Amino acid sequence: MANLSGFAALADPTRRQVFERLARRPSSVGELAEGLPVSRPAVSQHLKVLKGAGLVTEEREGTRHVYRLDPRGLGAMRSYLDRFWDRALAAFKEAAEKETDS
Amino acid sequence: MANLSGFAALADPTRRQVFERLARRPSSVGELAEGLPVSRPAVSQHLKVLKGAGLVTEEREGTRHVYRLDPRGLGAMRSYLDRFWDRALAAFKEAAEKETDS
DNA sequence: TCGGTTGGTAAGCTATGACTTACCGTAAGT
DNA sequence: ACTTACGGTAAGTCATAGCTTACCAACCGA
Repeated sequence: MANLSGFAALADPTRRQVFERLARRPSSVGELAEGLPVSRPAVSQHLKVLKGAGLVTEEREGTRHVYRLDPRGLGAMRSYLDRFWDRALAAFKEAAEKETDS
Repeated sequence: MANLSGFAALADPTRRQVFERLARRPSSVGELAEGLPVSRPAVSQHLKVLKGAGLVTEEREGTRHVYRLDPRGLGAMRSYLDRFWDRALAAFKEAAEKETDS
């Protein structure tokens, strides 16, 4: 089974903001920290978690560290949820039919 | 934007176990608690969170409370991730091309 | 080589989250 | 009515997560 820490990674609102900003454009740590209500070290720590979840990659340009989205973690999460999608629809229909019985 | 607390809901491992067991078959609180390494109240609290995230529905049969998967929360999470899927692939290709430049 | 820019890490604080036991409410069977 | 089964809630404990400031390392331009 793939790495599911992506759920924990996207659970935090500010970390989700970091993720969504990187979806707009690849950015450095400082650029991200400017537009966010937290300090630069906090952003750095969030990026570490996102990277560990495979949601983000790091590329070093001199001293600048540029982060961008990584499809790997995203794909793992998507396929995890897809495994339950059919089940959920089936459960919904069963419940709906049981409802109309009464 | 839809309810994104699903990420927080699935972030916890034992709560994810509850969710996955409900994918197999709709179950009552006690049934769930039997197969899990935590107490029944803990399961009850997890179900409250899952329900709040729209991942699970509750149906009362007398004193038994039967829980089953709810497609609503699952769908919200899927479409959220899908919004970033194309972006992630594009970012990956850009990075790969920049790699071959050097 | 030295000053400035960039960013990761350490240490510490605080809030929150997951868990426990104890308790209470409600429905069903006798 | 009494009892038993089922499950949600309260209160308290402990670990962890997110944040801050302070510090250090690495790379770059003059």
